[in-house]
Amino acid sequence: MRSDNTAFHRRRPLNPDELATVPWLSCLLPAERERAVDDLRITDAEPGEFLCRMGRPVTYWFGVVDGLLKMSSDNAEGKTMTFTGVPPGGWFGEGTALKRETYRYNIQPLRKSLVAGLHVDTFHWLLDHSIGFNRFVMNQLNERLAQFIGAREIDRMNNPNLRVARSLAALFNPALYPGVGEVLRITQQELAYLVGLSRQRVNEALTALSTQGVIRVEYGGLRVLDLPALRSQVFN
DNA sequence: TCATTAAATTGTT
DNA sequence: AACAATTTAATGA
Repeated sequence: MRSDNTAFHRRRPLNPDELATVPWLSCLLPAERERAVDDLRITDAEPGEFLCRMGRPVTYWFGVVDGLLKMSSDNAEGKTMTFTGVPPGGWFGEGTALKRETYRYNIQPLRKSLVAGLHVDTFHWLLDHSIGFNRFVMNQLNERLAQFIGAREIDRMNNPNLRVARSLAALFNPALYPGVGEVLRITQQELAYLVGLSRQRVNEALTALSTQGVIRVEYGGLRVLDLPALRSQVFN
């Protein structure tokens, strides 16, 4: 079967280091794991390429090994709306894969990224055979639901500092993005794209947050010092 | 390995 | 949007 993913044509198997970044592999029994590892593929993805396109049939369940992706959709007027970023350790598209429908959003790299994919047929095989995998997917869906409810709140806020803080907190979610850890590799420009603000305004918000001791601004990345405080920012 | 240069990122206006 | 300052990455001796 031919893939509709432009970027995923150059795929290859994963090396041990890359396999170690796949969070759900540890939920599987040896036989299940063997089948999954056998099917997993990985590729480089460049900015501008599409990993998923709205309306295209689902071929893979994707996960970020390294880099940063954005999830967006185009509305009726042709305006692009960015939903969220996907940092390392994040796997997405399980809802669409479950129903074997077409993608309802676009996925593109914000910068050069390493993306792994599990074929949708293997995804369903794991759902049919692995309790551990089912538990992972269920937890994933639950966390994402909470995140999207949070995203609605963020959209209604007009305070830029709050928007930046809450969007950042979402990216530091350890359940959805276990590959992130203490330091999130993201430039202020990239964060500006995700949040929908200017880089200057994001810089101002980040400076305010670092003054409060909630984060530390580093070159090419951000270090979280107090995740609960980042989540529950109320003023400024 | 070190020094130099180019490129990327940040902070500020 | 533009600029200078800073940090990293790339290059070659």
